[in-house]
Amino acid sequence: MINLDIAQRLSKYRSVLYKLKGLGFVKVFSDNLGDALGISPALVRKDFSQFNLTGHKRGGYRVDSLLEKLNRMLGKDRAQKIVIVGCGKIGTALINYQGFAREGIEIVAGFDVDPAVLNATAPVPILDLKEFKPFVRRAGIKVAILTVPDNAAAQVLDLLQACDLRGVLNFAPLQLKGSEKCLIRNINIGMEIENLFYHLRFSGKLGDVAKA
Amino acid sequence: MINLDIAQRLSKYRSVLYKLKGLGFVKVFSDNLGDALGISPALVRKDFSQFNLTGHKRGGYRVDSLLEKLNRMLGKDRAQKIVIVGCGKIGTALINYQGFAREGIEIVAGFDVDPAVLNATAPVPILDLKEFKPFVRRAGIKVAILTVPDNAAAQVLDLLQACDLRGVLNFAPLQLKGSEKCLIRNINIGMEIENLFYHLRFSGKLGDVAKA
DNA sequence: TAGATTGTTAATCGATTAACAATC
DNA sequence: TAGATTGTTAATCGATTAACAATC
Repeated sequence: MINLDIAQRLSKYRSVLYKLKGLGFVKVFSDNLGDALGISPALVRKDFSQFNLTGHKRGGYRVDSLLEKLNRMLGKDRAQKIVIVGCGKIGTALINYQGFAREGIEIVAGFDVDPAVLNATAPVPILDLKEFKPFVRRAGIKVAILTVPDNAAAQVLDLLQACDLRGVLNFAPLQLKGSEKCLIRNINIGMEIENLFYHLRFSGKLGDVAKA
Repeated sequence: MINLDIAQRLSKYRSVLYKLKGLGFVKVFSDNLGDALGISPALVRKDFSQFNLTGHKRGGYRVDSLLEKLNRMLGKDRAQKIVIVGCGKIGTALINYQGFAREGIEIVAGFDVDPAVLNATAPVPILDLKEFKPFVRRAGIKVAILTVPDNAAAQVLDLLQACDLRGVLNFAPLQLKGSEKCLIRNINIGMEIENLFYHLRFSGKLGDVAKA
C-alpha cells in the first residue's frame, strides 16, 4: 500500500527547500514548490496535508519548519548507516564517493568474497562476506547497496533478507523482486541507456502511433 | 507525448524473453509475460498491439520474432555508442564496467577537464572536454552519461545540448531538467537511499494515514 | 475590508484491467 | 468441434488537478 511517487516528491521538496533557504526564503507557497517540481500547487498542498505539514491560510509554509519535519520523515535526523555488498569497481567507487557524507549517509563497511580486496583497517573496512550477518546484527544495519556480479545477485539478496535487511539498492543488471519485509530499488544502467535510445527513435512519433 | 513507463516495460519484455529463449521457449503467451513483469496479460497485449507486435489467436507470440522487433525498437540492432562526461571515480568505474558491452553499448570516449586524467591512447580514450564538440559531431554521438561534480553539471549540460546530444543519463546529485530536444534521466543515489529509509519508517503505515 | 492562500472536496484524466467477440 | 488465446472495446481505478469555502 505504498505509493512510490509521493516519497520521491518528499525528497524533492526537501532538496528545493534547501535551495530556497540558501536564497534567504523564510516562507514558501504551494505555487513556488509546484513550479519547482513541475506539478500543480494543489498536489503540493495535498501531499503536505497527508503528512500533517500545515501552513497558514495567507502566509504559506515556513521553510524551516517544513525542512525540520521533512528531515525527520526522511530519516535525516540521524546518520543513515548503510553497507555496500560487492566491492568491485562500482562498489569501490561508491565507497569513496564523497556525496553521501553531505547527505548524512554513512557507509560503515563494504563486503566481498574476494580475499584480495579485503581490508579490515581501511577507513571504511572491507570485510569478508562471512562476517556480514554478525556485523549488520550488531550495528543494526537495515539498508544496503548491492553491487555484486549479476550471477551472484539473487543468492546474495537471500543472505541480505535472512539478515533482516529492509531496503536494498540494486545495481546488478537484473530485476530483483522485493518482499513485504524488504523493499528493492533496481538501478539498471544498461536499461536506462536503452531507454534513452528508444526515446531518441520515437520521440514525437508515439503520439502518431497512438492515433493510428 | 511520451509515456516513460511503456518504454521501460519494453526493455523488461526483452530481458524476460531472452531468459525464456535460454530456457528453450519458442512461443510465449501474454499470461507468461504478465506474470514475469507483475502486470496483467491485458496490458502486455495492449503494449504489443500499440507497436504492431502481433501474435496468433491461439499460438501466442513467437519469441524470436518478438525479440527481433524489440531489438530494433530499442536500438539494439546496431552498436549503441555513448560517451562519458566526467572521469572521476564513478565515471571511471563506468568506463571499465564490462556489463555495457554485453548489452551492445559501447563507450567510445571519456571527457574531463583535469589534465591529470587525460589519456588519448587508452582503449577508451579520455579526452579534454574542449574536444567534445568536434568529437561527438564527427562520431554522431547522441547519448551521454554525465558524471561530473554537481557544481559543474548545469554548465556541462548546456554544452551537451549545444552539441545536439539527445539523451543524458545524469549521476550528478541534482535534478536536471530536459528539453524537447534532449531527454534527461536523473539517477540520484542519495535520494534513492533516502527513499529506502523513508519506506523503512512508513511501510505499512501509510495506509493508516490515508484512512485517517 | 479586500485580497491571497490554505485545506479539502468534487471533477478530470490517463493508465490499467476486465470482458468478450473473433478466430486459430 | 471444443478450447484457448489474441486484439480491442468498455469499465475501473487511482492519481492529479480544479474549484472553492474557510480564514488569515
